[in-house]
Amino acid sequence: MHQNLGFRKPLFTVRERMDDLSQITSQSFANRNASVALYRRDQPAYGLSSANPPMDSYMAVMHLRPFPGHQEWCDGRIFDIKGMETGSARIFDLRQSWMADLPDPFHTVNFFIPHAALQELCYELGAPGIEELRLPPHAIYRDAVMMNLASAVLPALQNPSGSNGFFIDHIFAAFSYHIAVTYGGLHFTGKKHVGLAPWQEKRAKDFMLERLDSELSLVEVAEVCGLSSNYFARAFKQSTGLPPYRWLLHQRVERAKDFLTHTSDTLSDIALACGFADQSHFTRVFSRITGVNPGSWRKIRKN
DNA sequence: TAAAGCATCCGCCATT
DNA sequence: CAAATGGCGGATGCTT
Repeated sequence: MHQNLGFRKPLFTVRERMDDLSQITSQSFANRNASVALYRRDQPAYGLSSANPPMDSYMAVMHLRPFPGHQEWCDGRIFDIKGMETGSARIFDLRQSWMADLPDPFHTVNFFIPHAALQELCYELGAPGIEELRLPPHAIYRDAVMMNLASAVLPALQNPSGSNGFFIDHIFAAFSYHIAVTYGGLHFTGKKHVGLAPWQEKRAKDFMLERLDSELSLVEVAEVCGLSSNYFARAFKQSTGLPPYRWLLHQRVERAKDFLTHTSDTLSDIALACGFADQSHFTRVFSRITGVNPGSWRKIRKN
């Protein structure tokens, strides 16, 4: 059922470890869009953390217990960081190299959000991309949304069952959206305009293209967009100029053209490969849409 | 949103 | 044989 709603496949890894040497416990979830990890150490005097490898990703750290002031190094330069209360958060750009001196116990939830995931989010919303998050140097945030999302994943992190994929996936989406809006200036007005929202149009088209060669009903596509079939049909036409099924037929014909030019398959084979019932059906639709029947079209194209 | 009515398409056949 | 076209009942899409 989930895939019919168009959500990303939950490909989660669950990791648990207890590092005896450092006495840090950690649990984490990850999918291809983000990851989240719980770090906890109850003893003081951890010492110096190792520097992160540079990566095109942000790390948001939510503190679940007070964390006194300490020193940290960003690209080799040293800074004094003020003490933080429970619920404080910081965001690190991991393209820079970070190290910290950790003299006190800590308990944090860390979200890792790749820059690419934020870009993809903008794209899906039909909004302009985000260059980068605007992060004042060494800022400490009191961000209720981030903190509450961290709280929301806590039970899953503390009791990893592997069946939390759907839930975590959406926490990631909410978290990414939140930081994109709050710190990245994502401007998604959700303004009313006729037709489908950009993400709905994209989702509907992707869904249909994925299943070009199989059965598919209007109702299914409408469901993907969360709309009733009749409302969806009208909105889709307003957005694309063609009603859904006609649009699909055009895509099938386009795929067929590809087969006609790049293969020497028979029309019967091409018909089946492109989702048509049989050669007769294929020829009829192709002729109607292009004005030329498939055989002639192939000759003309190949000269 | 729901449902009814009209238009279009499918699926299969036959013919050329 | 492959390909093109047409017919037609039932199914589905689309509009109102």
